[in-house]
Amino acid sequence: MSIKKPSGSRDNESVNFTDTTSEQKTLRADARRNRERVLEVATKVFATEGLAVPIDEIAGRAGVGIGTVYRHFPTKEALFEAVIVNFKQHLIEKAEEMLVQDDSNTAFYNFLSLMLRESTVNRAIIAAIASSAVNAHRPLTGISLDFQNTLEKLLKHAQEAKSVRDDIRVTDVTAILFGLARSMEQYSDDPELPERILSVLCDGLRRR
Amino acid sequence: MSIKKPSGSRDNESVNFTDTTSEQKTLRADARRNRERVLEVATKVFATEGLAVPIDEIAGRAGVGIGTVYRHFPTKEALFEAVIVNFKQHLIEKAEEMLVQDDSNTAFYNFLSLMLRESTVNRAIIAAIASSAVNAHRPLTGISLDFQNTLEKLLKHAQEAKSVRDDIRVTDVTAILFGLARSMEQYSDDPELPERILSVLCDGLRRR
DNA sequence: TGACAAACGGAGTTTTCATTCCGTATATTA
DNA sequence: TAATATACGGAATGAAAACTCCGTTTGTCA
Repeated sequence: MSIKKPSGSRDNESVNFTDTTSEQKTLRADARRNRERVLEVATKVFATEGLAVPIDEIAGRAGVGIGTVYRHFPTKEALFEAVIVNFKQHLIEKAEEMLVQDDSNTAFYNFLSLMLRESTVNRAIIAAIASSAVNAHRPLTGISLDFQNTLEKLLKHAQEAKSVRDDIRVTDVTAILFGLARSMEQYSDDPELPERILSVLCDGLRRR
Repeated sequence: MSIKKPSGSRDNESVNFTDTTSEQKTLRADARRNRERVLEVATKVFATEGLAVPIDEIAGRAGVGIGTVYRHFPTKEALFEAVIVNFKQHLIEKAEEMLVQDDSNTAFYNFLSLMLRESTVNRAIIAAIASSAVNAHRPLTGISLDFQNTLEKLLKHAQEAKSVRDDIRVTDVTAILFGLARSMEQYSDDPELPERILSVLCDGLRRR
């Protein structure tokens, strides 16, 4: 995975987003249609094949020219960012739902379970979590911050309900999720494996 | 990370080794010296900067020409493989030591701890574990198999000593290790994080 | 120490992509 | 429906890296 940069700087497979929430002026009808279609295709392709897919192919599958992709998303990274922002939005909504519907004891664990299950079929989720990595040097903003806040809310509730040991921080959760999600994708042969790993994780997080 | 392949096949960032245990005929003195030096430099470079480092640079740092690197290691992947084989050898030795010195209750956990600690400073270890991924389609051979067997021995002992729940399989351990190692590397800012994660993991693995 | 096989170095080749550019096509709107 | 700003397509560009080739150098051994 990892986007190939044409100039300099060896790539360290981390992605830094600016979380630009740009206001969109009125697009011509065909333009809007194409933009949407590209985003849709990119979402599917990144999810199933990872980041290494060339832009040419995304353009092809979306039935548009390369130029069109680039007009809407100035770089490959920008396209990817757009996909991730969408996805995080989705996760945040799910989490909020769980916060309301489930009790504090289970909301957190249900969310972990959701994330890990999704990660077996969606490679983009991993990048999504990764981009929420707290970098110490570059504080989170925009949707990444929202995502972290939501996760924090879930965690706090669970800790108040005494169902998660309280030395755990959001960063720990993010780190663990990121790592495990990443490995699920490797070992997708054994269908029970995610279950077992999830149960190990949950047991470990519970207070002793 | 992931090696850029010149021809076809989109890269999926998984590495498949053949674990060739080649018998070495007598090399000329300078050749042996160079080979060793390249391997040494590659080990250090891969560990600290990951796989994305160009061969040119490894050659440069080793004080040899590119051609020399390629004469000893026909592809970049072969060079990487050689590094990993060395490293696995090292891990196996450590594990065997622990099997003898420590009691069954702690040997396994000590080994996990070792792996995770190493992974914070050695990015190659992650690839090492990854290459031990059971692929169902391609059974393990050579050193990867040895490594898995050793891990299995540690796990069995721990399970017999009732200190690890017994539905856990080696594959689970590999998956978890791989994942967590991967995440350590991302979040290397918080020095306590590895400790907490390790403790979550250990608690989770213990029988309920 | 001279012959020569074994190694060496590194310029050049090849491949893969991201990204740019510009001539052509088409929504929009008056 | 004509004028025109917007978009479109995709060939061309450029850069990064892996890998090859061959003229030059050097260890080895008689």
